[in-house]
Amino acid sequence: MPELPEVETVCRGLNQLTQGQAIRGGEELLKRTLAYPLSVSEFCQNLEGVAIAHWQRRGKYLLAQLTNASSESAGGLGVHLRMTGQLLWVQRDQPLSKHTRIRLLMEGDRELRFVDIRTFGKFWWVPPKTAPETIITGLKNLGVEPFSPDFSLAYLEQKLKNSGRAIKTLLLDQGIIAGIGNIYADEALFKSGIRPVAIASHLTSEQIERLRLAIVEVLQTAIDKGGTTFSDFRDVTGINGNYGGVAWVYGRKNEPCRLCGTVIQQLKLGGRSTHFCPQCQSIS
DNA sequence: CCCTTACCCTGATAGC
DNA sequence: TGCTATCAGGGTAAGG
Repeated sequence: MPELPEVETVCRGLNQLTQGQAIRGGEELLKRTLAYPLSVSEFCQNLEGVAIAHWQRRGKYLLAQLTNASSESAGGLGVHLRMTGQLLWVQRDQPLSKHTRIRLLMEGDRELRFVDIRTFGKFWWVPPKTAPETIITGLKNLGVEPFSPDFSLAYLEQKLKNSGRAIKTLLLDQGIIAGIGNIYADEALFKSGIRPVAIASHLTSEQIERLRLAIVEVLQTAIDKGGTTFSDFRDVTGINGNYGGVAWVYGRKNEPCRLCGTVIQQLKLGGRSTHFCPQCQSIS
């Protein structure tokens, strides 16, 4: 499941491969993939004479800046990969996989394909001079970026101090920190020695700081390695990441803890599978 | 307001 | 072997 590090990996790949590339046309193979506009013909019409200028990531969203022939802003694109989405930079003649949802035909013999097995992913076109969050409404509710100075101890303390929620649930709340998903929430809690069920307001300042640093470290390590292998994740050239070897707890139910050998436990929290070491994660 | 739960979906795997 | 049930989970909407 693509989380911040995987989306960042895709974003960097797109910036290497698609910058300045003109879009020649589009096609939607599964109707509900296009969240805006709902009309495919309108979507394609708006992409005429337009090129991709730059990609950026916000939380788990990918945003492309589009420009026209005069290098003026020509709106944008938004993509959310959700569970199984992939953006792939392929040759036009590469056979279509069964789960191809949207095709962007590019100049030359290339194509940007949005492939998504479970069909939860979404694609948006943002009109010129329009704030992306008016079209991609999820952007309005995003909290701070983990790598920005805004993700400070003071910020996190303030968010936790009045909350009776389990800390894991809070880490998954995109309105507090943008980009953390189920895998890295579990990993960051392991690294900071905190139980997923610990009540947010019970944590001390020192514990919160450890958690904050663990979040940044876990995400940065994954980005450095190009994403995770716990999922169907592929970068834009179809390559699998290699974070998998260093998963401490995620997906390791009933396996021995890599640090102390204690059996890793799994439980359900906020509808999400949650893994932890009862020995190493003693803070509750 | 704050928080929890159901839902969307397909493929892999477990269980009988 | 072949069938069915269960699980995976991000974001959104609805419910308590």
